[in-house]
Amino acid sequence: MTLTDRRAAILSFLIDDYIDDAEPVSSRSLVDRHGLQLSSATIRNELARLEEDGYITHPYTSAGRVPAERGYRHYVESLMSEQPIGEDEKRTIEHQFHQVENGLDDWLTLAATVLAGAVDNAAVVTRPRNRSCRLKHLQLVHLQQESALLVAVMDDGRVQQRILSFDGPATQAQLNLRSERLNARLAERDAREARLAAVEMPDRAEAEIAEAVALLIEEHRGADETYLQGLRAVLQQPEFATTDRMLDAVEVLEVYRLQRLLDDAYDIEIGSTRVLIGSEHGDETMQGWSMVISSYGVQENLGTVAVLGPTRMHYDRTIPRVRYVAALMSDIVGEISA
Amino acid sequence: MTLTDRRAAILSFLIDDYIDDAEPVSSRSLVDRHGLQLSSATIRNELARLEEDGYITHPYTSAGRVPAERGYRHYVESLMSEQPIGEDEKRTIEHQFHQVENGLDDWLTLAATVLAGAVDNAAVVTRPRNRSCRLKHLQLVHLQQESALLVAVMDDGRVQQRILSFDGPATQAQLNLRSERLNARLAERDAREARLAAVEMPDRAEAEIAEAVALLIEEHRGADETYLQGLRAVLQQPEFATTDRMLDAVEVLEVYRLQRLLDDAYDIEIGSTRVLIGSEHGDETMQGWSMVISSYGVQENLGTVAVLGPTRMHYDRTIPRVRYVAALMSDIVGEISA
DNA sequence: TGTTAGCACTCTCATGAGGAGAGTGCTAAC
DNA sequence: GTTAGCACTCTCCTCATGAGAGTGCTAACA
Repeated sequence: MTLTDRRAAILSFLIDDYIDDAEPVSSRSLVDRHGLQLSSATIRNELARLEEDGYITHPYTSAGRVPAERGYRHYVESLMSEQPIGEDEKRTIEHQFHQVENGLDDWLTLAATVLAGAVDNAAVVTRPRNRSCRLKHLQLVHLQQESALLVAVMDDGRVQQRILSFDGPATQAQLNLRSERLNARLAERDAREARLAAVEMPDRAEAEIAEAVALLIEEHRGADETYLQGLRAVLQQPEFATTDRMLDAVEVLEVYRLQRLLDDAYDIEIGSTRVLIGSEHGDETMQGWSMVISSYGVQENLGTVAVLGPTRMHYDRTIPRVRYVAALMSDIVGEISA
Repeated sequence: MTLTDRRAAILSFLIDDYIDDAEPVSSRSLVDRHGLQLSSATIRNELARLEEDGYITHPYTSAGRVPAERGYRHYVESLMSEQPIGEDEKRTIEHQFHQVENGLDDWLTLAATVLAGAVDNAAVVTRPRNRSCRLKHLQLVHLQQESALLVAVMDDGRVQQRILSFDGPATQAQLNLRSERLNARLAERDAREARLAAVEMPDRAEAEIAEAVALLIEEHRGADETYLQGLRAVLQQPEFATTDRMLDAVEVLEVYRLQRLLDDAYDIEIGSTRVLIGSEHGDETMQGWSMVISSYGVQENLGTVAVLGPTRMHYDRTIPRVRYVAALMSDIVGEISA
């Protein structure tokens, strides 16, 4: 069942208006605001058809029309035209990125902040993660008499650490020697290989450390550290105008902060975005929420950029901005990782 | 102007009741709920005196009484008795702490989560920080042809990192040599000393790295990484029952997440707590908020544990719990740092 | 002098009625 | 296929009303 051109145009106008104002759209206002050469009665007939086909609904018998999920889906795929990012906006964002030099942590926070500000919704960025993570380098650092800090740098530039304790005392010089020996055997290994190497080590203390390294690599692979920004921005959206809805929103976002976004994003091609609308998440609690998601990174080293907000979202502005921030993050990761 | 015993008792009852129910307390309910051998009229006289002296107010001419800041202050200092933590509760908390072995990051998050859950308000924990921070160890790790990762372990066990780029290529072996030379000159130095050492270095490339290290040490000293939990818990408090107030609350907490709590806490003795009530913060935006704050750590290596919530807060439960979590964190830091 | 009963007064809050306004669906005419 | 006209529906704002809760005050009492 394809839409006639006229119906498609009406649907498009309706969604545009609704996204702007968050208020049910009437047949009359469509005619007035878009200078249609038709009467409101004709529009009403068309709206009735659109409703029959599931593109729109109305909240009660005689209010204006509101887009349904199917309407948004069609809008995103066929109707809207992306709103490109202005040169000014690009410059501002890039300027902010150049301000920060403190490392990946700050870049991730910044990316989320910038994105949230640009689209007036919440933004989540996850730290890039290597699906087959490898140790780059390890170093033991003296702490107390009988304990040391094991610092492991991974091939995605991230550092993991853990405290170790020994039976006897150890100086930093001894630890350096030990670090060198371990590096020779463990560098460039992934978790499984590190564990195998551990088994073959003659020195029992070193085998234990190797074991710990393997564990760190594994943990690193599993952890999806996420950076959430723009809480206030979403909460100010009119859909959360009651305290109940606001609390629900806070809950959704707190859960999302912990959840593995990559599950939704792992097969997205770099440079493209995916839009999940309402029940398309397959998750009851996400009813009424949409997500625009993209991945970034190089080779196997991938992270996620996403915007979360009500289904009534400026998809035309959000999609290119998510893509743009993802591209910026790809550049950064490119510089960091080998 | 000291309170008579009877007035003090009435004030104490009133605050207890108000903290429990969040509703203005009437003279009648005081008599009924605490079996007073006085008529409500007598209580009314006493309440009028307490109001004159600034301990309580009422929201409108004839509603019940509500504690004023001065009332809470007196309550915290002289009236309340701390509610000790039950053995069960202690066991649960310690159990949760034993579950986590992934390092300081997770402990900090856990501490904030546990505390927020125990007191039904927001909790903030800051990462321990050394006021006179020193480099423990540095390591250069090969990334790409002409860039490397500088990893600096500080004497509080925290790791800072930065990407460096060189004019020419460098192998990991070369970087190791360079790391050793730099360690010899920079380990155990603070920011100022590192900067001095940098000036004296003959090799220009190494001097630049030393300069970067000095900067990292400085940044590390300045950055107060905070872990905030319990947003939903605070927002459910009746004082935030309208969307405006909820948004304000979100703003307050987002600011606090970034702010330097240590400024309020740096002179708190380990093992004791400080309570800031409403305008005692000296900050306009914190009106209506209280904070129970404590510091933890060993020697110079200090962090902060705090609970944030409305001035109507279970101080008697909150204070010992803040102290307890701070003590747990002190133990952990004691194990980590030298 | 402290305590108490009684009562007028004040302020909030829940309830419901009424009316304006917005928008639809349907019918009949073009 | 399009349109004017109109009855009908539903929301939302406002206002009045009344119940209820609690105080402050006064006068009487121990």
